Amino acid sequence: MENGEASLITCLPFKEQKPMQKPNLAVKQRNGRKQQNPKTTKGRQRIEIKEIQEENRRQVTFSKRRTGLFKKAAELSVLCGAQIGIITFSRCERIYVFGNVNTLIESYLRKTPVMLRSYYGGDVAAGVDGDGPMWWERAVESVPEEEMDEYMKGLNGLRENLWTRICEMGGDPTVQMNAQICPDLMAPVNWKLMDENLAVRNDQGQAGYDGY
Amino acid sequence: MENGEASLITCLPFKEQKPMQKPNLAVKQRNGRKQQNPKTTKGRQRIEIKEIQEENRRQVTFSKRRTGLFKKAAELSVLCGAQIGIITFSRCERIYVFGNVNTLIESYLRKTPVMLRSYYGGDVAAGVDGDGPMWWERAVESVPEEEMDEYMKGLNGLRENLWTRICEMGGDPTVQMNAQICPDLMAPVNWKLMDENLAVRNDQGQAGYDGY
DNA sequence: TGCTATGAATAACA
DNA sequence: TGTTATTCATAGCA
Repeated sequence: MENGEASLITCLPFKEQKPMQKPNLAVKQRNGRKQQNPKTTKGRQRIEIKEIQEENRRQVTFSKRRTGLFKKAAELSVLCGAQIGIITFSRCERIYVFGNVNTLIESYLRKTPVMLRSYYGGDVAAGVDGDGPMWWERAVESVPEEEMDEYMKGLNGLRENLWTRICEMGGDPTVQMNAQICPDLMAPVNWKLMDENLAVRNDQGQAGYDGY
Repeated sequence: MENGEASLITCLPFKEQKPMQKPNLAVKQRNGRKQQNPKTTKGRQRIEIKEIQEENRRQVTFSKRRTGLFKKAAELSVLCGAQIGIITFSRCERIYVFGNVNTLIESYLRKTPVMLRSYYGGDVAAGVDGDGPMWWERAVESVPEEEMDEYMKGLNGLRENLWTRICEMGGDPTVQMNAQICPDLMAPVNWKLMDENLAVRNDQGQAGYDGY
């Protein structure tokens, strides 16, 4: 697509979009309505980085900052030609995903057969090596009886490889990166909430996303 | 841990850490070395959001912005009690992961057996429902012959469920969120690069992360 | 990598 | 949600 640039400009809330950060009118006191207290708000205030207790304020912050985070990710992706995926579980509500998470994960899975070929190198793999379905996408019923054992082992290893691979690849750099920047700055994992979250979503099916 | 707050302050480059944004000395011309041109730099300049061509500048930007992105993610995580995971493939170099990606993915996998229990509800699952290994973590060899078929079907569905689930859950909200904020603002997926990336990492094993 | 000046993100309000 | 006044992030240099 050659006109990518043009459409990009028309769609984004970026630079060219808004002519300029709106000039600060408050200081100029355009109308003489009220002489004292020229400041209409306190403006952005410094906040402490700890869990926000007020439900409402937390939701607003989550919404705004999540938007900001995704925007940053998008910019980074474009500026540096990087692939970025973000998964976000809001506290008890929704799951927000940004970018190529599915793609990235699928990437691991697409790569996996190479790893597993030693376990399951039957004629199935031989027949397909292009964009066709991977051997593990094959219906169970179509696997010949004599290959069953190997097939199953491969499938078993597949699951295991998935996130093991992520650890290995991102591996050390990751943890260290994370640690360097913000050692304790991660909310503790709450399996219970996350699981309930999954369960709820599962019941609702696709569901619409109504604000927040 | 009750002293979390304290240790947090000592570890982080945040507010309390640095007393204040260093006061702007340039304007004051502390030393009379050079009267004209009080500005020592041009300061931050607005840039267009498109791929940076100069290799070096791109790498610097990637490093700085990735740091910023992770920091933002960490803050969001703490402020709002959210679980956040980020996967980043730099162009041809490393893979950077932030936060609970492994955790999040494992969450999907841990949830999956519930979905699959209809396929494979043998006595294996009955024996373990706590923190023990899930049925699909069981060694292939230990599965009784008569349960093999069900076991394998379950395992097959497991793989399929993994990213299908991610799509469904994050699903529509995701794509729309992404689209609303920055429709075209994602670098196109480059399978080739990513695959090579995986391959290289695989060869290197864990490897140290030397700068960038 | 560290610094400075400026562009952006966003806390508080409406 | 939209606006404003600040704090925060970071482009350009050294």
